Amino acid sequence: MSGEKEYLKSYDKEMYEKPSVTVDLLVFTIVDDRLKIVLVKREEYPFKDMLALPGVFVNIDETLDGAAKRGIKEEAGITDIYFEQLYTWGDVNRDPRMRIISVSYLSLTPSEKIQLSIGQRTSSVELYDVEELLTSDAKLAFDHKKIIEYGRERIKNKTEYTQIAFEFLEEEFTLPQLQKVYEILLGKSLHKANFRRKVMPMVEETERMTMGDAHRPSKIYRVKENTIVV
Amino acid sequence: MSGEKEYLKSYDKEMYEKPSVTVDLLVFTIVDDRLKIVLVKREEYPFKDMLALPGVFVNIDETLDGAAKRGIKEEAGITDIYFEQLYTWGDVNRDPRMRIISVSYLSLTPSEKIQLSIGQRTSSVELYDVEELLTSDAKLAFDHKKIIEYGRERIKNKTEYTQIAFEFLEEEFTLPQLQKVYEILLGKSLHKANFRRKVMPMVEETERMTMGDAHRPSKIYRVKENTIVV
DNA sequence: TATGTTAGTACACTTTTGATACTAAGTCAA
DNA sequence: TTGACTTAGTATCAAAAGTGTACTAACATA
Repeated sequence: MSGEKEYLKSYDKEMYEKPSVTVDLLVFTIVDDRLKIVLVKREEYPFKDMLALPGVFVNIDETLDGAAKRGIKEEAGITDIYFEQLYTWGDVNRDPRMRIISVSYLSLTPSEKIQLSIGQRTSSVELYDVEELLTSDAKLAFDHKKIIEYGRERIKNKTEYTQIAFEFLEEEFTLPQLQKVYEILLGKSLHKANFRRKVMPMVEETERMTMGDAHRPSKIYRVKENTIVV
Repeated sequence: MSGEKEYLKSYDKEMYEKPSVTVDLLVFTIVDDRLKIVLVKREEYPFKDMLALPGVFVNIDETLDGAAKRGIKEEAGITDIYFEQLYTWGDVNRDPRMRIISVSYLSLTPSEKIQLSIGQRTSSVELYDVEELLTSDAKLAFDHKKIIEYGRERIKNKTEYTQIAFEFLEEEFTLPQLQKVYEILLGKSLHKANFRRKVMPMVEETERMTMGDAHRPSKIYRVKENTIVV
C-alpha cells in the first residue's frame, strides 16, 4: 500500500493502533570537574529500583519542545536552560509494557541552576557521573544507557565545532575554568596557549579578577555579545 | 505532576489520548547538476494538489528505521540506500486533521537508483529542484517546506565535516564529477587543485579512464576501502 | 596540424595550528 | 621579609594545512 493512501486512511482516527509518545530528558552539567547527568530511581516495575532518564508523556495539545521544557522544569527545577532535540528512539520493545516512542532532548546547564527534588515528588532525582555510568557495566532502565551514550557523543562533537561548552558556565568565568570545561567535554587535556588564542575572539574581559587563591589571580571574562554559542 | 508519576499512570494504555506517528521521507539526489528531492502531489484534502513529502504511518510493530526503509522502497523504489534520522516535528497543528508527530528521515542516493511510481499508486511521485522550491514562494503541504529547508541545511553541514557527498555518486566516478557534487551541496565553486589534494586520501584509482569527450580524459576512481563515508 | 576544452600538477605564499619556554602574581611557611 | 610553590598568562618559533597562480597534458574537431 502506498504511503499516500495510508495518509488518507488515517483520517479515521481510530483505524490504527497508536504508539505512545514521551520525551526523555538528558540534563547534563559539570560538578567537581566531572560531567554529570540527572537521573531518577524508578519506584515501580518495570525496571524497579533502576536508574532512568527523567521523562514525561507528550500531551495531546503540547509541542515536543513544550513537553521537554515542562519536563526539565519538573525534574530539574530549571526554567531558562539550553536544550535541543537529540534523537527519537522507536524500537518496538524498548518498553515492555507497550509501544512507546521516545523523543530525547539534550540539555546543558551550569550546576548552580539545578534544583533537584522540587515539588511533591517522592522518587529520588540525583546527579550521576556520566563516565562512571558508561564505563561500568551498570544497567539502566529501558534503552537509556544507549541514549546517554548518544547524548555524550553529541556533546563531544558539538564541542568541537560550536561554542556549546559555554552553556556549562555561568555568565562570568575565567579562561582556566573555560579550558577545564573543554577538557572534560573532549576527554583530553588542551594546550594552554593555543586554547587561549582560539577562544579569545569569543570572550571579553571584565574589570574583575579572581581573589584568594595561592597563586596568580586570573582575569574574569564573559561571552562577547556577538558570539553565537550554539 | 511529576514525570515519574506520568510514566506509571501510562501503564493504563487508554488513559491518554495519543498522537499519531508518521515517518516523512526526504530522498535527495542530483540530476543535471542540480539537487533534487522526491515529492508527491496530494490527491485529497487537506492540501489537495499541493506538493508534499512522501510518508508512511509507523505501524505498531515496526521500528522507525523500519518504517523509513519501507517508505523509501514504496515511494522511490530503492532498497539499498543511505538514510539517517533527521528531526522529529511535533507542532500541535501541523496537520489540520489531528495530532500527528512526524519523524523525518534524510536519504541520499545516486539518481540512477531511483525508480519512481512503482506499484499501483495513482498519485504522481516526481523529482523537484530543491533550490527552486526553497527560493520561490511555492507553498508545500503541512510544514514540509520547513522540513526540506532543515534537510538541505543538514546536507550542507555534513558535506563539510563528513564524506556524505559520496552517497550521491555510484561506485565509480571521476574527480571532476566528485568536485561538482561538492560544489552543488556547498553552493559554491571550489578550487580544483586544493579540492583534489583534500579528497585524494579517500579515493583510489581504477585502471580506466573516461572516453569520447573532446578534451583530456579523466581517471576513474572509487572510494578507498577504509574511508568512513558517514 | 592548430585550436578549444577540460584534466591534472608544481610551486610559492599565507594562515592556522602545535609546542617550548619563558615571565607574572598571588599565598604561605620559615 | 623572603623564597618556595602554584597557577595565570605571553612571546616566539616551527610545522602543517590551506589558498591561489600558472603551468603542462590529452583528448576531439575543424
